[in-house]
Amino acid sequence: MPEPGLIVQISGLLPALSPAEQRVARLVVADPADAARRTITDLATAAETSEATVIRFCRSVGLEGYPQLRIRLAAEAARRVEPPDARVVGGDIPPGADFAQIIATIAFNDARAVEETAQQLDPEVCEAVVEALNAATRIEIYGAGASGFVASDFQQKLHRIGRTAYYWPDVHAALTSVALLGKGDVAIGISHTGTTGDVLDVLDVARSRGATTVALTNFPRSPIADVADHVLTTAARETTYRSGATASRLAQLTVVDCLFVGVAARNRAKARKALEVTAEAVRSRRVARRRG
Amino acid sequence: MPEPGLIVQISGLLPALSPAEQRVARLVVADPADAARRTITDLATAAETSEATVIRFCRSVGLEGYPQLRIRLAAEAARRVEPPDARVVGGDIPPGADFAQIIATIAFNDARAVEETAQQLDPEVCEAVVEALNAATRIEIYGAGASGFVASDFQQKLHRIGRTAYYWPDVHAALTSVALLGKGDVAIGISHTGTTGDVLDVLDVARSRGATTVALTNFPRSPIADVADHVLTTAARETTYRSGATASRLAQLTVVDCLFVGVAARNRAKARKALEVTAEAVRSRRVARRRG
DNA sequence: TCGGCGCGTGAAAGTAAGTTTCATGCGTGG
DNA sequence: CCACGCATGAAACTTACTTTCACGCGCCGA
Repeated sequence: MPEPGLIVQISGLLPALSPAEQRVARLVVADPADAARRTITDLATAAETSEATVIRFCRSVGLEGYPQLRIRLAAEAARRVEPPDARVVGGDIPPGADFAQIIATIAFNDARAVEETAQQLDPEVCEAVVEALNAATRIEIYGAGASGFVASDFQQKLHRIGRTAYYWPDVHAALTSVALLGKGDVAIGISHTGTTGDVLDVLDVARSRGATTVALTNFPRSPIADVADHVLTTAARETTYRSGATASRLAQLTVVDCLFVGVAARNRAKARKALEVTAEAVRSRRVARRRG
Repeated sequence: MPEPGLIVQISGLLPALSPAEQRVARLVVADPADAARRTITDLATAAETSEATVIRFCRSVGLEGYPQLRIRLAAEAARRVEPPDARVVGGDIPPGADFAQIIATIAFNDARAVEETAQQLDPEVCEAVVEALNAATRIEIYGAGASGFVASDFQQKLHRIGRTAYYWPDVHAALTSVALLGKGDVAIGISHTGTTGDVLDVLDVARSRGATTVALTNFPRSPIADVADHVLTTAARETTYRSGATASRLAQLTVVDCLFVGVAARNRAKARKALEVTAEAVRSRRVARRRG
């Protein structure tokens, strides 16, 4: 591990160096990134000295040779770069923002939603849910609006590894299907706010049939908690409608991903096989190379 | 300004590289810091290829030569703060992993996909796309399989702020609809691999009608680039099917989010109003309090 | 004042690293 | 089955880096 502070070290022993080496050292300290870009001849010329002296300088600071100096300088210079800059955490995009700012702000918030969701996700609850999913003969997933995408995604994932899972975009269909669940089956309801009536209804029915009910929401104390045996929570802070709730979507998908991997891990070989088979199935739809 | 994400860029270009170059690329991506320390001969040997190929690889990723690669890699490696504990970056979940580990690994990779995507996203391309979206009288979005969710999400977002946008899950429907596009309209194709035949066909038709075509893919040098006026790239490293491609989904959604915010920002007041109206529309579907 | 001594220095020789060129062989499409 | 083109490594070549060596300058003692 390169002990940090090569630049610091150099400026420390600057006075101990010979005049010609000092000229080199000063250039290096003044702009490490620039020095890293130069060739030895180039740097020697800039310091009004010979290549030999540059090498001597490298040895003086304890390095093998010039290439080593270059990469150390590049590394050091990179480390120095201040972390991006003040992003309005969870805040709105300022009106005059340029696109780079927009991207940075969104990415920051999105990534944070994912990370914070993972942090607060309860492994034990996850495990219990995975257990239930594994034991279930049938799985129903329901979500309305934006959460419907996530429900659908989850359904597809489970299906791909050979689990019987359903997602009905239509509440009526969902209610009908859920009414056929029994003990040992699982119903999952997804609702960011935890107050989506339709989702509650679906879980309600599922529960009354003896199925295990699972809620995925951002608000653990919301009504959905009352109809769920297990509550999984996301941690998206979105307050405004600014970003069309993408952060919460990402958080939900992350949770779904965790559950999916958990289920797949229970039967590694079979899941892997299933994934390969399904991947193979769409291969013919791919074109081989760039077209003329 | 060292444009960020060389590693990210390399993994994006991976499939476009020749086999021998891919071997080099994989070594570089696997351990950038180590690669930076090696001499070109050394690296070539490790990749079981010749120095010439290493040079070709450097050129392929847009660098002058090998020394430049070394420096960039050193810089990149330094900037990268190693994840707290040993998480197999982009790797598989170890068989005996407990749920806390699974969650940590997934969240780490998911969050990284979002961040790295943002880093390498070209603001100018985004801007151009937003411009086109704003000017369009009609927008068509198409994606197959998992990318279909993202297409659908985008369609819904645009629709919510009053833009005329379509998403047809069926290729035939999509082709038909796209055939009716004209100059000034926009077609967006989403394909993680960039090789999905159906998506290419859709963009092809759109282009032939004079519409502006946009591609969203993880691999900028894939066939989809040939039929797109603007190429937006994600930066997900997923190699295995482990997580059912969630990371790439998140990356795509992030890009979509950026575009959406960009479009909305052009007409702030109107967009805000539209969002409020649509939010209000589903309010009646929400339950007020926890139910006894 | 002069002669040696040693250190800093750059020129030049020498070596290693990086780059270009080219011939081969393999796979693809006609 | 042939022709073409592309990927590839061997070898020639160039550039960068390293070592060697001799010069010169300043210091010291005679």
